[in-house]
Amino acid sequence: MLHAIGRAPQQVDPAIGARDILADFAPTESVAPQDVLFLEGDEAVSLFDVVHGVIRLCRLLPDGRRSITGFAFPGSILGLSVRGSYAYTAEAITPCEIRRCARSAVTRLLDTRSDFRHRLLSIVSDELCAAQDQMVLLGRKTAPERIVSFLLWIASKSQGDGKRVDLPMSRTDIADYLGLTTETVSRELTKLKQAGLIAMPTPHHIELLRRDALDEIAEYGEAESRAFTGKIRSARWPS
Amino acid sequence: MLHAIGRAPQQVDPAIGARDILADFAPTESVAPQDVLFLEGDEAVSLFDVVHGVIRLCRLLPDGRRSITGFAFPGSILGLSVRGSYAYTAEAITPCEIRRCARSAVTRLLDTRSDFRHRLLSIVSDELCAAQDQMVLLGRKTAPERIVSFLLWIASKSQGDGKRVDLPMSRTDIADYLGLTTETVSRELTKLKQAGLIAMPTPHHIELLRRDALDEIAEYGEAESRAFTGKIRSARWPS
DNA sequence: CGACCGTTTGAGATCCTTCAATACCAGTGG
DNA sequence: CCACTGGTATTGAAGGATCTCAAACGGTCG
Repeated sequence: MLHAIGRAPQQVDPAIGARDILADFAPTESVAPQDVLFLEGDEAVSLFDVVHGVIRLCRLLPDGRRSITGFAFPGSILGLSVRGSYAYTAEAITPCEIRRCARSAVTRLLDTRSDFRHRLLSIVSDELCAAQDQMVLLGRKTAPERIVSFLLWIASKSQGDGKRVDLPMSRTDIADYLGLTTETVSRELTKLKQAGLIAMPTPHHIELLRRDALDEIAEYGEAESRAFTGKIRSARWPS
Repeated sequence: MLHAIGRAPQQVDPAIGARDILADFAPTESVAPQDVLFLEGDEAVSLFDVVHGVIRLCRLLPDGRRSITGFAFPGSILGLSVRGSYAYTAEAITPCEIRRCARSAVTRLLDTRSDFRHRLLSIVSDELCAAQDQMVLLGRKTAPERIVSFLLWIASKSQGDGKRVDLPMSRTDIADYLGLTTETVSRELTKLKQAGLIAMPTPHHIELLRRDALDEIAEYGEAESRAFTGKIRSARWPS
């Protein structure tokens, strides 16, 4: 399943060091693209920490429809499950470096290292927040808004000037992440290109040409109005 | 077992004693329907524990589109945020009993009580799993599937024989939770009624008449095929 | 070159939304 | 008792955003 790659270790982003919470407790392992770290439903024996690369987290419906519930970038934790089994499948998209830690060791770390405890809780709390962002995107955003939100999100994950973005994942992955089809993803990207908001030297390299316009489309600055969210409704509780 | 949509009924009132993790540390408070516990963006000063009732968690887009990212039932934890501010607004739907615990006290509990630590982590881990269920629903399920999944999920949260369900929330709430419009919610419910799968004595009381057929529609037993999720793709990492 | 795979483009169909009207229920006042 | 009101839910008709099906394009590799 995982084959160690004999080549020289990828350099780890220095900026990520602070979040590599297993750095002191487990060695890194190399994972090749398309390799499966674990399958949904497998017994959750280990916790994983992404040091380098991008990993996709998928779920399947019985009839084959796929949903990508997240892309894991360096700093992400994978495989947390208090119940016995993994909630999703994790597959590498790019060559990755990960750390693996047995569940029992994690429990021990939680009990003995308060710094570890707080970092784990912090990461999980951030992931919950990201999950809610994604629910808003899937539930209420239009196709162009989803695409632009996605591009800006990837850009924010990349080092660099924030103008050049590379998309390691396929159009199918993007579609399954955004709740769209590959055709729609492709069409919306070409529309953005034709509108002059992005450039696309290759399908996997995007340049953000007009950040202002893109921010606008993505409804950046989400929920700035923090007013009462509901219409005023009858105070009675429906019997 | 896999975490499918209607999964793991965490039982209500009497049984949730085990999950009422602040029971020993904070008194209960009453909250009236439509009351706001906290607003998205507010400084996250407290953690809340739902003892009784149902609470909705909402997010807003700048133009007013609303997304309900979850309904909190007894046993849920609200307001966890390691960053400074709440990620969503929490509003009571029914009369509720909650416990409130200051952030500093939570930190202290985390450091001193390993039972508290494990229960909190367990709850958060379940919430992450539920969030992924919801992403699959929003990203890949059709309107009828969403409605039925929702009904079965609510049923699993209710005590009783699992046949009678009551929906404390409005059609608008359901729509904002399922990424649909109220009209579509209403239409799909009447279709189910006309097909004889449910009865609807009042808009807020549903009876599940043919559980087998409903399970089928909701694609219960999600992802039983745990095979490799992706098509086989080129092993090369796109340059 | 020719096959393969991923991406893009096109045309038509469909599911869901939008807009609008009607129904329903509880409370209130004539 | 009944009309009236406000809020929610339901129903209808029409439109549109996205999907489906299908073909063309463009790289890579044998």
